[in-house]
Amino acid sequence: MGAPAVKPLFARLRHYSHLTEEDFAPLARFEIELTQKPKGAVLIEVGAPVRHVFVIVQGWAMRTRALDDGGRQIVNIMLPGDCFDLQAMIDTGADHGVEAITPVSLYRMQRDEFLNAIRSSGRLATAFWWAAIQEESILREQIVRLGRRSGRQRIAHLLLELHRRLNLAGVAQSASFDFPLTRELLADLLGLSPVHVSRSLSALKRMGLIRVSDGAVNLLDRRKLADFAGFDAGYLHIGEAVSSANPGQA
Amino acid sequence: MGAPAVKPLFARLRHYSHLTEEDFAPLARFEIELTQKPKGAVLIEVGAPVRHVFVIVQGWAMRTRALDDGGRQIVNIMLPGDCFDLQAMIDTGADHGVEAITPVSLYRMQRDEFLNAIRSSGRLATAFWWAAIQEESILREQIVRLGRRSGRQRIAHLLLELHRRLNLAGVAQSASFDFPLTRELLADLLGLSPVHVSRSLSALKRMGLIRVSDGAVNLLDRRKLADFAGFDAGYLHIGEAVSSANPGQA
DNA sequence: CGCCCCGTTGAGGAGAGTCAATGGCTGTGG
DNA sequence: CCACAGCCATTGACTCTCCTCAACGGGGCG
Repeated sequence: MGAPAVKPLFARLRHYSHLTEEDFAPLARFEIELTQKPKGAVLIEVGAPVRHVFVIVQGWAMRTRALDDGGRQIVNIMLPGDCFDLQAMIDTGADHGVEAITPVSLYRMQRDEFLNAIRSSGRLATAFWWAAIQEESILREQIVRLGRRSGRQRIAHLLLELHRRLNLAGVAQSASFDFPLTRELLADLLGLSPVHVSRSLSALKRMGLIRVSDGAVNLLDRRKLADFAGFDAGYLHIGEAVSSANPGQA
Repeated sequence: MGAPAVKPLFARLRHYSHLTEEDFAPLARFEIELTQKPKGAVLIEVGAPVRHVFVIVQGWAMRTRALDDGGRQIVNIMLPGDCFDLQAMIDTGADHGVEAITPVSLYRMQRDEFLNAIRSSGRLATAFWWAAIQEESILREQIVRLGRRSGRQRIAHLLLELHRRLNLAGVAQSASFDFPLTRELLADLLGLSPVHVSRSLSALKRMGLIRVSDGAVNLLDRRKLADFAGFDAGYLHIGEAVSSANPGQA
């Protein structure tokens, strides 16, 4: 396709609607800007109107909401292939911020150009619609995670989700993957304290379910882990084909 | 307008895009079915494909997810004027169920007819897009509520949100409103136990912030309540005009 | 070398869960 | 008309998860 670095997005969307590379052509025609942002950069400012659509090509980002009391909640994690904000394309200010967790490279398109691309191709529109559905579904699952699971379960469940999503984007092939989240980020994401995250992680290690070393996580027994966390990948709306170690044609 | 009972939806949408009654005409032309469902009825079955779009006219409903261990998480509450599932209009099975909390009356349209209506009117499309954005925003706020607030704060915050949303739909005019949620439902919604909900509610009463009596809630001091809960209505994406006691032209 | 960031570990305390008993309300049947 | 069952809310007592404060240790970097 026109822009080879769109790969993660392509990998993701094709899981749903079996797009060919040509289906991406309408996107390639536009002035798509590839940007690099350092770790910690603010990608979307709270309250600012959203005039662009972004697609993450590489790196991790997060949607955050700051609280009065100094606390913070990370609403969700955005990985390569994720788009934002498909929903916020209306002239209402963003009610949350988006920040880079690692150095990030992303595509930026004008909102109107993106809409034109969508309108020009039903298949493309369907694929992005699916992406939006999946995103919302991930939000719902985050709600379940926070509302009805213990600290250790939350962590296990999150790890399984991230692993699957990285798979989908073609980033993580095996059971182990790069993991840039600090204890503090995990805490703000999972509604826990950093200390408790540390303890819960240790517990999972002691249970023989995971291994953590130097910025990488290894899911030793995904079956047991899913059992323990109550993880069912159904909410990601992906076909059964992708369920195990080898995603796509990897 | 053609169908007077669409009022709550109309009241909501007009807050965003200032629709006139004529803008609703495309909807009136279709075969819109008005259904009544009793309390407890299942409106959307888990795993079933979603072929219709629903709009709640009267009553409360909830999106739920059942857990392996017998637990349950209520993902969100749906009030008069709310639509579902705008997102699930793709042939993927629903990953959650929708149930009536009170007796509910709702409109049901064929998915395709709805899409036609949307396509025929940019203003209508924009309005529904706004509804979808608001819904997702409410989900995000639920995440913050569960992740970073105490039991009492969660309850206070929820009450304020529901009050605002009922206002938007033109259902609750004053500071007091009908409240059909049992302690158990509140618990499953807020990630608490029914017992703790009961205690937390008592605490809020003792603090002089609310009054609860016989299926109705009265927000005695919304200012203090919002302060206590960290409630900021920004995420509902409504104009400042609706902020205080008198919503719309009430 | 020393600082800072991050992670770990320990101790004590607060918030929330569980189990259980009680009481009011409603609907039903004798 | 009253008795009883069932549902819901409340309250008490006890337990446990998770939080806070704090000390310590390792690795990267000026």
